[in-house]
Amino acid sequence: MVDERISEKQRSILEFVGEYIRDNGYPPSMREICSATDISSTSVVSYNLDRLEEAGYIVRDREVSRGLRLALAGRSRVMAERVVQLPVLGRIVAGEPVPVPSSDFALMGDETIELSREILGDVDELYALEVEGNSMVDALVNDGDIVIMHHQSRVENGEMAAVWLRGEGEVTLKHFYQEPGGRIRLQPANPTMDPIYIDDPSRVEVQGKVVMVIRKLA
Amino acid sequence: MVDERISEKQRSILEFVGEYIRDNGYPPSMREICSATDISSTSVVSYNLDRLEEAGYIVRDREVSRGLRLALAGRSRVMAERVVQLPVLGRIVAGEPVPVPSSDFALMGDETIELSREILGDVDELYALEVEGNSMVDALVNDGDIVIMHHQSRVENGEMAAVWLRGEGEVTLKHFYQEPGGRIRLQPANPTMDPIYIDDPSRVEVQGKVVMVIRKLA
DNA sequence: CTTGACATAGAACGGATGTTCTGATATAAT
DNA sequence: ATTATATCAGAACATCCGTTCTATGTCAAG
Repeated sequence: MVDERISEKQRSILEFVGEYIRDNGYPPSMREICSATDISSTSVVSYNLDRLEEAGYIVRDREVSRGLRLALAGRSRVMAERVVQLPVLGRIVAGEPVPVPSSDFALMGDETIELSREILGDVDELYALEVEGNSMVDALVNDGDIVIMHHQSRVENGEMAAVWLRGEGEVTLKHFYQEPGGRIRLQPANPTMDPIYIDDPSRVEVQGKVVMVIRKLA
Repeated sequence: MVDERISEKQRSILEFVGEYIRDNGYPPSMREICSATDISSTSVVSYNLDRLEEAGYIVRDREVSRGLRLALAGRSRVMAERVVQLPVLGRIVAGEPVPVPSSDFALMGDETIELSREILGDVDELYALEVEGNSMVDALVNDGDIVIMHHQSRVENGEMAAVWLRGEGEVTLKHFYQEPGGRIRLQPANPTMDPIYIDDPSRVEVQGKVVMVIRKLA
């Protein structure tokens, strides 16, 4: 996904770019990076900016003066942003597995949703899905809702997860309970509905954890 | 402090600059502003940017490519703030009327919730309520959820509203329909549940419109 | 030692960019 | 009509900027 290993020089470049953007509102030119980081040639800056882009920290718009901006990884490394952009990877539909986030988030950037860090916490590697259809009502989720997911294949007891039921060929959002004896209990969020019990754990596959549900009505 | 009076052309320039910065992370060049706003000369752009700077909307760094940024006045005019603080006025419990926002929101500010403007839209005068109890499940709202409300006593047909049923002594969240003949239909958000019909309109009192529902599970 | 991958220096090139100057148009006040 | 002010159009210009090419240095692998 993102190569954390960057050289000292690249780190100082990244920091300077972050500070510069914060102070001036626009990115620095390569020659400004030169003098700020004691690099003697623009070609060296260009080279290291390429490395930083490969590592996923910045995005370059070539042939454009000052055409660089911090990518998500770079932003979170340099400055704590108040808002977080999450990619909307697709729709969650009953009968289909949940889309899995591709190796790099940034490139997917088709549609995004913006949330404040305060409400979201410090979690990283999140993505959003739009719910299609009414098959999730037992999870108090409706058509058009947006669920914020954290991709993971194991969840703690009681957490709400997107689970893939092999037998049913269906994805649902349920509270996940690993009960003594290997049995799995899937508890709907709607307290008026009854849980589902599954004796064979291999029949259920956790595709991600639900972190938040958002319903826009305006 | 700031001269609000700017020409139509200057307004469109300001808007484009705001959008461009939001989309690309760096400001546009004067020629890009040219083609975007149907201006045929960079000198005209330069001229109007000077006017915008005089008016306090932007700050120019001359002799620097793409050396402009939105000043505070420009930011609040174009993109407003990116995050909005909403007051959490209290809890919504079945059997009690919804707390009414006092004349000034800010002073109540005990607890607040932070949302990005992008997801919220431009609406103003919003407040948040935390849902207590399971009496709202028919609105796909659960214990602990947060509803963003807009205080208003009338809603359009089909909008989700917090309605106070005098007879029942109860507040519920329902889709509100004024049907021909004066009858009112309250439709649960959960499509598997049946609507409630009320013949006497004076028995229902709209306390606010539901703009968003947020469920945090992390 | 040689090789190759990686990183750096320096300079030159072409395109992009902001500035400036001249001239034109429009509108309102005198 | 004349003047003043504000705005716009076009072109020329110097500079800024990213790219590219060549040469150099470093360091580990063979």
